[in-house]
Amino acid sequence: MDQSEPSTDKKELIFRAALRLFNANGFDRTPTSQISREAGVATGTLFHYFETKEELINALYLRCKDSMLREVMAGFDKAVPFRAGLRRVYGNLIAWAINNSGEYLFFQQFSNSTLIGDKTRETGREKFGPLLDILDEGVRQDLIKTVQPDYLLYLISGMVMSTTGYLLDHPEKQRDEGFLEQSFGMLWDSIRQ
Amino acid sequence: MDQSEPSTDKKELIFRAALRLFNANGFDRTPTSQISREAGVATGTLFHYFETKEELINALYLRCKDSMLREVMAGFDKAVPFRAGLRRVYGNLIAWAINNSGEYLFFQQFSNSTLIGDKTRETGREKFGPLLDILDEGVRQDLIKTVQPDYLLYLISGMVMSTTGYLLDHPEKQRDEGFLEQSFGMLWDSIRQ
DNA sequence: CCATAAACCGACTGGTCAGTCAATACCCAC
DNA sequence: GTGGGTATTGACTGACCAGTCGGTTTATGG
Repeated sequence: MDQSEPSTDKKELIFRAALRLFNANGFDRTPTSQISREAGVATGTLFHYFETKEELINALYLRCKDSMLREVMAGFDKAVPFRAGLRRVYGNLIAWAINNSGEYLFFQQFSNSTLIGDKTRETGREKFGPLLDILDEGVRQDLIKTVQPDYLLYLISGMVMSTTGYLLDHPEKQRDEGFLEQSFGMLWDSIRQ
Repeated sequence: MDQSEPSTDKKELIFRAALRLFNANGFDRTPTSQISREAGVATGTLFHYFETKEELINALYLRCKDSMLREVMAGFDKAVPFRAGLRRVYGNLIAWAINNSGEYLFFQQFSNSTLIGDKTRETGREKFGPLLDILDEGVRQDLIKTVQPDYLLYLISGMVMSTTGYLLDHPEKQRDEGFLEQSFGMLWDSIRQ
């Protein structure tokens, strides 16, 4: 119950080990035996907390999703001008991905994996709900191009992922505010009216 | 040797079965036994042509890469104005992905897989060489923003992938020239000076 | 101090799969 | 036709791994 002492919480240890190993070797090349060894627990303990390996993966996904959601909309204010609001969300998203690169990479791997079920995929869409609302508002205010909002979402996701990928490959740019501003400028130019 | 009768070419049959099954179930959830059964050959035959499963995957990757390369630069002419040239390559890329969605999806899965080696990843980069040259030229002519060309490449790849993903999810848009033009317009707006 | 339940352990099992191999079919040159 | 190489077969093996289970420790409350 107490979140302030997670280092002895075995479930937490399992999550961390799994995240590290999944990113290093992929789901199928990471035996549960290795996860439990790395977490310092017995195999049985892992299966005490998670019924199957797949359930562990899905639980980890939800955990990552929550971690992201918590940050993405932070400090967003509807009253603020549209472009500035979008800029805020953009910065939040990229900051989260860089500060939680493990979670981010796992996210990517999971999304592209064939073991993701329709239900989980759908839930994944929901997380973009708030962002879709923002875009709708932009279209209504005639600030951005009249395009299907869900295509906009595809496009923006792609641009954010590209930028994140670039920043993870070029860490020296991560603290470069000018670069972030320029990259957002490019995103803005592509969608603005 | 004769490519006109590939239906009896077992290697070809194996490639096709593997592509289909990898896309449906992923690499690790596709046993070689299933590939060979689907291809109508014995397990031994598969291993006669490919030393290991991993070699099969890599060979398939190279095959897809070649298929793409063959089309992407088709009809490209340095003499043509910059924007038009880029538009051509853009259209080629998306057309290839749509007409070869199996290859395209495999490509994605392979790129995000942890089993891709550094050597193969490097070779993958090379394939964008010609595109990098085009972008360099655009920067030199002051037609597009002064950004690191390799960031441009990340960004454009992301936008192309987004658009392709959208088109695969919304087939009714695939023959919509207006949509293609608009999506290129957005790409162009994001990079133009 | 005891009782009870939950957490935890790790040897073990049943099944799966990449890759082998010995045997057979096919092909072509001489 | 005969010798030698290549293609093809599929039963088989050895390794590996998800998940089980019987038993032990720890935490809690009476």
